[in-house]
Amino acid sequence: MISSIAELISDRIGTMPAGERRAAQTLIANYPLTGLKTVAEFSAAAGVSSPTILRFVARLGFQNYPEFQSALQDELAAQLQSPATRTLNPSSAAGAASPMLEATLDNMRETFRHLSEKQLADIAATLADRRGKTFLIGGRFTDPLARYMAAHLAIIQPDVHHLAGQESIWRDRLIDMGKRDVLVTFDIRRYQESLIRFAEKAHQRGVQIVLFTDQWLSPIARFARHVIAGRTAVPSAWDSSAALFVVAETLIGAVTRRLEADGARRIRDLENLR
Amino acid sequence: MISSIAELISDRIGTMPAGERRAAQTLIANYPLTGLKTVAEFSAAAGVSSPTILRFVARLGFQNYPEFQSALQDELAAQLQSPATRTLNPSSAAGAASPMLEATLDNMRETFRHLSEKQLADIAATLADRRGKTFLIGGRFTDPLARYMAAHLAIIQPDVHHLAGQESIWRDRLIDMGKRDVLVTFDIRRYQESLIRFAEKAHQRGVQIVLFTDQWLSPIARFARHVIAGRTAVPSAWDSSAALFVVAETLIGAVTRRLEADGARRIRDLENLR
DNA sequence: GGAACGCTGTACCGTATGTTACGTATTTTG
DNA sequence: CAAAATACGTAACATACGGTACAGCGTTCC
Repeated sequence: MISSIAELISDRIGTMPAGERRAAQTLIANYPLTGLKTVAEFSAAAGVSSPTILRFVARLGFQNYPEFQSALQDELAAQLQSPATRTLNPSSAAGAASPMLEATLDNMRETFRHLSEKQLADIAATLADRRGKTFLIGGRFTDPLARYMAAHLAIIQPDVHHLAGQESIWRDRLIDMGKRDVLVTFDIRRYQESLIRFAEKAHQRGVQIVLFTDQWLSPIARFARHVIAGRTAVPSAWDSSAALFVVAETLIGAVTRRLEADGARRIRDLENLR
Repeated sequence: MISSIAELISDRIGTMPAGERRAAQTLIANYPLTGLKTVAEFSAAAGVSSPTILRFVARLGFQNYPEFQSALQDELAAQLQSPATRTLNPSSAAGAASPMLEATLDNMRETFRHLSEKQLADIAATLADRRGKTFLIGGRFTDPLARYMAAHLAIIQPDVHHLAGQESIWRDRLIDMGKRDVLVTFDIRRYQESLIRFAEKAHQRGVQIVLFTDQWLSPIARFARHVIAGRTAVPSAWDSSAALFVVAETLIGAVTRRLEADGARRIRDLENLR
């Protein structure tokens, strides 16, 4: 049963030629607004010619473009009048995608429920106000999170380093670490021995440790100054790092805000370098 | 402070003559849909003549009817894209631990709303059933997402490669790419020239491209077989890749399920290697 | 390697749309 | 009550919008 035009499109998008598929994708991307504009504007947005747009709506079963627009407007009217029906569209609600999404959303709410404003502010302060250097490191699956955070922090602050590669390489960086430095560690099950060893050594040198881990807490929590425990359970063969990812983004935002005065100048300088 | 056209109307409706007031009332009655139709339809709905409609929009301060319609569309776009601002009820405002979190959750719901189960299944099939190789690449901030996905896929499939480092290094890998291969690309604003060039070259070699981008669509969408448009707007100095991250995790799960038969054996083999 | 097919864009056309001028009706004011 | 001003609709107009024919191009299949 196909009830909305969006469903109709995703149902037939597989059978469409390249040009019309581009049209379909741009329409879906910000649905349904592009479809309410003129053919010329639609075609420009999609990067195709006008006739391709018309062929596209014809393939969807509409006699002409105005009829297609009317259908979109009717759909929009129904949505606007009863916001209740505006929830998930039925196709994705029934599918395997939705349990995954729901679980992920739950994970995030739970994660933030156990994370106070003050905690976040403290961690942001630790990352923003430090006089030394910031190091970031992650495990097998969480290393990308460390990279993501490093990519942002390195722009607004000097001395931000992501530790990559083999264990022996990090170990040598220990020599640069001291009391004024911060080590951000990502470690979820199954916790990696090498990371634990490294965190312990850093701790012994007085490095402040910020730990991103799962709800069962990596052993690194023993040495950590701040611990962020994210929910990771989802109906999948793998654990989800999405909640930790969102916490990371939130922290990036908080640190940025904190450094706005200095950071703004820094960012201007960076722009000038390009 | 007047922010929406509806406010503007109710502000000036007192000073309007009878006919224009009827126009205003019918527009407010089912706002903003009547305003998106043609002048003739609008006038018929209001029971007045076309010029009255035009005088009405002129009184609101618009130069012409299209300008008025554009304003309505922009307003609608803003509403549809951030459901949070639409339901500005105090209850959710109180429960909102962090605006950042709320925006992120909205982004995810919105992203999945535009993503049908079939689309996801198609992309999972593309990634799982390919006879060739899989390459993943990302931009400045999204490269970690490519890494994250690669880290998982490489476990359940052979020939999964993350493209890292300098542009010249990827370029040389093009020689290994052909029709049976898949290139997963992450590219959000500001879109990277180097990535676009690379995707185009890969496309010319017949490589199937799966694109993760934002709602404004990277130019790479022109060459992509599949496009995933995630919402990225959050109250922060940075865009959020969290929605794309969740889609990536969902796809990883779907591909894994699809390869369960083969993959299970493969994972057993891997376990034995340790 | 050649031929048939299908897809896409350019150029053009008819028309519906927004717009304006003008005459009539209606209200307002002295 | 008269006269003027304002409001409204009819009708004509110009623009730009949707629609179509056609040719070039790439792709696929013998």
